[in-house]
Amino acid sequence: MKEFKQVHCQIIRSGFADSPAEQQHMICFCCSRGTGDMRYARLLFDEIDRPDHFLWNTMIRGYSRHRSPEAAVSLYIEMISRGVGPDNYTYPFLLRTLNRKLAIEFVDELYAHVLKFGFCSNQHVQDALIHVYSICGDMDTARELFERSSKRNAVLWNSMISGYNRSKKYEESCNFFTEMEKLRVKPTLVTLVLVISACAKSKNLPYGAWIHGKLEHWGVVPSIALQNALIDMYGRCGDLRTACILFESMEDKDVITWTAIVAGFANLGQVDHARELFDRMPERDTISWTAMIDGYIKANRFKEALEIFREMQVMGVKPDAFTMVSLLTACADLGALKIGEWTRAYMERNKINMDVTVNTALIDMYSKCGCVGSAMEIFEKMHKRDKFSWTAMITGLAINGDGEKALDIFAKMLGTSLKPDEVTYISVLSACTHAGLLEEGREIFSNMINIHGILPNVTHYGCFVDLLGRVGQLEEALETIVNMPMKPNSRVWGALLSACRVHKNLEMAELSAKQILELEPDNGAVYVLLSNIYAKSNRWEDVGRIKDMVMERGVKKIPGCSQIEMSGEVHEFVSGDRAHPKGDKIYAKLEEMGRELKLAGYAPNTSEVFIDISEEEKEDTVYRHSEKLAIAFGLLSSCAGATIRVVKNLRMCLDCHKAIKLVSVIYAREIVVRDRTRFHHFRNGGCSCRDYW
DNA sequence: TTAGGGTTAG
Repeated sequence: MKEFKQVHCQIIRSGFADSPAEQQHMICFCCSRGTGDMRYARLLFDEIDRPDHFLWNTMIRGYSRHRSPEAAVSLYIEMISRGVGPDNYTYPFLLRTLNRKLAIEFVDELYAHVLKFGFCSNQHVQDALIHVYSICGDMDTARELFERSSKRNAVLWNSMISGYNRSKKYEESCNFFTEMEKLRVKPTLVTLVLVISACAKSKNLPYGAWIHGKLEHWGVVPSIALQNALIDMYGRCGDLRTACILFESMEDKDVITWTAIVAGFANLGQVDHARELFDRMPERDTISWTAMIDGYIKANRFKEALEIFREMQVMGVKPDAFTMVSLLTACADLGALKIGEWTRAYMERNKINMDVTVNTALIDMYSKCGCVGSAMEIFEKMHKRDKFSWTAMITGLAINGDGEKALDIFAKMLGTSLKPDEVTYISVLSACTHAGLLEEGREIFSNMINIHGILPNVTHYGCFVDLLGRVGQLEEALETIVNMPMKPNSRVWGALLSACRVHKNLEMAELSAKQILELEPDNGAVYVLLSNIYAKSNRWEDVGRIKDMVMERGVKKIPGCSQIEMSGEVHEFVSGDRAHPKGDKIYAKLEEMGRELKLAGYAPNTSEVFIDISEEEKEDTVYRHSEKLAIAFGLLSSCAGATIRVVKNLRMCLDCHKAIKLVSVIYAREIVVRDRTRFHHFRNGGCSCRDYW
């Protein structure tokens, strides 16, 4: 522009400024992508008395190129109101610049203009209209336009297939391609990329492979984009062998090629292999890094996900909304509140677009860090919510023990046009469970079937059994399991078993435990429970038999593991752990805790220890449980009064639950422990779970 | 001196 302005001066001084040819050239330059300046273009444009079609069109396209769709629309309105009729070129430029919001607002009106000015038989105009209707998600109208079009070339077919892909109707995309084949319309490279992508998304390996096999027959020389789409398709469909053969055979690979193969391995859980390829990449962009972060998250390796994000920042690669969602997911699973909040601040600082998905990820993160109030704040501030946002909010309230509020939110959701799905119902039923709302739960279970036509799956039955069990309706819970239309899984029996433990029904507990062990002979925790049941009724022979079974089957209990975030770093403890650099100080704190607890009248509860050791050793074992270590570390490393947040991989044991209630009084701290299924908010000697978990 | 369709991530 700097050079251009000098030339502009020369033109004025030489007296050519009024020449239409010069004016056109100058406006064209200002309207060009990247180097141009639309404000300058507009100044030049306003100098002209009666701009012709060409200039109006050029200006509209200029705004489009400079991502100012609103300005393009208002210029078009000005053009019409000044009595200049549009031409062939006007609508393709104008329609292609519309974003979803503007498209929904203006598309019908603009279609009417097209009809009124008589351009509906122009192929470019038809194609642009199909494009706009597909952005709006209105594929029916797009299809009508397509059917009505006189001559359908490959590009028009491509626009339809692209529209169906955009609406996630991948089967329709494939049907369209089949139809195209039948009518002998020659597919272009773009057609093939679109259809292969549809096969990838819908995991339609047979059709995708069939197309791949026909390429030679059609005389197609695959472009890089097509090869990339094929690698992606094979990767997503789980055929990594073919994906690798294609990958190795490519001479020219771009960053997408590499990302596709990395994502292929990452999505199938082979994250280490993905990492090897990732490290070999000659060039990486935001998407490649995000794919790698996602791989670690899918493999439940959250710490590494955060580590690679740090590396990404060190390398100066800018994260986007997708990266942030992945990161927030990792924080949610880790219970890493500080990093989660940092992520939120980062998005605000860097003006990363906070759309529905990002906000939903924030709700999930706050809820899973035990800050359901902050989750609620985000939820209430959202301008737009989808069913995922509602479901996330309901789940958040449920796991944090606020069942009544969760049902409130659910009632509000029913007042919108959004329909709850089966996942929403799992959240709602579990909200009833956590709050012990039996009658509400019954009603919801029946409404789900009768009003919303959702057939309950095994998880819904699990929630319902859990609900009945919690309020002590053990007979009905058992009846429900027996009458379920599908085979109960171990979690359904597990819900009954927990209820039996709390309501002390030894007989039914034995029955459920045996059922679980048939389904999951490796479930160490159940052997412990079963043995305790026998011990309580003095059936020592059975106790011995269980111990033999454990030895024989080589069952190992999953080690308990607790995490706590401190100064933006996640610290991990397993029971009896001494590996932490501050190990000595932590154990000193633990001893101090032990002394204080004894003074407060605490006696260890070792009923859940299942090893053949002396009582004293058992006490020593529960004393070193991972959550106690994490809390000792938390007390040691945070300032007085700060909330301590711990995430545990298993259910909390009775002893830890009892001890932590007392610790919350002794140290005047709020302690939040997330166990495998729910939250325990310990304060002033009590727990939000009301001792049922 | 103005026109169309495309690959990777939640």
